Amino acid sequence: MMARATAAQTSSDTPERILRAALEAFSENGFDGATTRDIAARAGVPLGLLQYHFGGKPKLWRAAVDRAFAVLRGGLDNVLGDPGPADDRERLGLLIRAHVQFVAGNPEFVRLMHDEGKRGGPRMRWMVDRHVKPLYAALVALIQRVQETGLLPAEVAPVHFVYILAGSAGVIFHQAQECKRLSGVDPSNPEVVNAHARAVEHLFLGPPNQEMTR
Amino acid sequence: MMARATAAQTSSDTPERILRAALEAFSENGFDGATTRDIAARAGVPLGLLQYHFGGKPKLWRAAVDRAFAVLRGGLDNVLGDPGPADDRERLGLLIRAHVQFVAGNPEFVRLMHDEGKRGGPRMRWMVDRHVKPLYAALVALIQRVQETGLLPAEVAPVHFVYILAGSAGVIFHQAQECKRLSGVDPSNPEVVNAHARAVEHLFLGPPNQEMTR
DNA sequence: GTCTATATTATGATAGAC
DNA sequence: GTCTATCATAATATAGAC
Repeated sequence: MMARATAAQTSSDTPERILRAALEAFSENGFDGATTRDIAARAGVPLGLLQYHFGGKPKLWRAAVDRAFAVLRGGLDNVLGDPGPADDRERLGLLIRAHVQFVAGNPEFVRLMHDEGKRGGPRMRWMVDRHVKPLYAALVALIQRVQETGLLPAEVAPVHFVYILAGSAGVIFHQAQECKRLSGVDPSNPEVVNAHARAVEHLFLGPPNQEMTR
Repeated sequence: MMARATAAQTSSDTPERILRAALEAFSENGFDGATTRDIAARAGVPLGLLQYHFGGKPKLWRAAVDRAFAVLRGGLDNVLGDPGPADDRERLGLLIRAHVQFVAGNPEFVRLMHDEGKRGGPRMRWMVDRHVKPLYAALVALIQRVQETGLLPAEVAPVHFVYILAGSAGVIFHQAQECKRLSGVDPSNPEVVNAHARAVEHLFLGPPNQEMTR
């Protein structure tokens, strides 16, 4: 029973392999740019199987997005859900570091969101209503608690912090290819990831291992 | 001699109208997602004229990008080129505010960069080498000067600040549609733009109208 | 469930009249 | 320079054998 390069044959994980391939292709090329042929080729299955298992390109896209957000929740629940450190400063620092690590390890997730979030279409609305709103609510709640302690300025609406955090943490990894050619720095390098996490944390919370003085 | 909705007719600004339509379409849908038919329709010209004036989709894309960066340089030269305020803190604050205002007013520019910057293809390389590298060099020089004054931590490589600034300033406008549905806040509202500029400036430089104490 | 062959549509590019 | 008609290709989706 040898491994075959072309087909899943009798195997059972075909839908899973299609989903992974779809997530790759959609994040690299966007919904329109990605082709079902390419997805089938990446998964090593014939084109017809995408239709059989998922029933069309849009449904395949939704299934891939469901999968991506399941991974995100798995990586973030510890931080947003658990009691965590009592100190709010520590708690926000932990969230920032965890978020940078996640987007560094899953840049395709950021690309997926950016590709749809810029458009006003039904896919964006579906994604926001189904997946983003719950995360947003949890994040806003945490930010407001931190604002009450004075660590973040209370006069700034939470939505600004949300997008500042998302942007400052994610763009360097989202734009990894550009960054590498532009600066010579490879954002996928673990040391660069750590440096970026420290830089973002420094910006939000001031210098590490030191009391804020303002 | 009435204005016609469908054609440029004898007029002379046809290439210009095609370029504007192309910039719109490419930034909304990416290179692959945008169609030449859609661009022609937005410009109100027949399909054949794109071929006649620009000689194909890739060349039209390059012409549109050239145009977009010309606009950017027009908006940023004042800040990066002029002597400006002697105070480095003021100078960095001015740059941050100008950058936020620019990306707020030209979100299609950010979308264009994001669509290609995530890929490693020849279009990204062309754009980085031709347009981004000079801007990057000027920005790094300014950041290093500010680092020497102690306003920004010297141990963080400038490339991190570049992408933190780009991300924190741009993503909320890049993702305007998503933001609106997610939070109810419309990032195209001028008051929201100002609030965002203040928030980013606060993050980089501390509270306004007050000495930094760290 | 898997795979091949094909129908249908759309896209980029072109030819040629005006 | 402008516009219409059309070609060649590549895309999604489907039909049907195995």
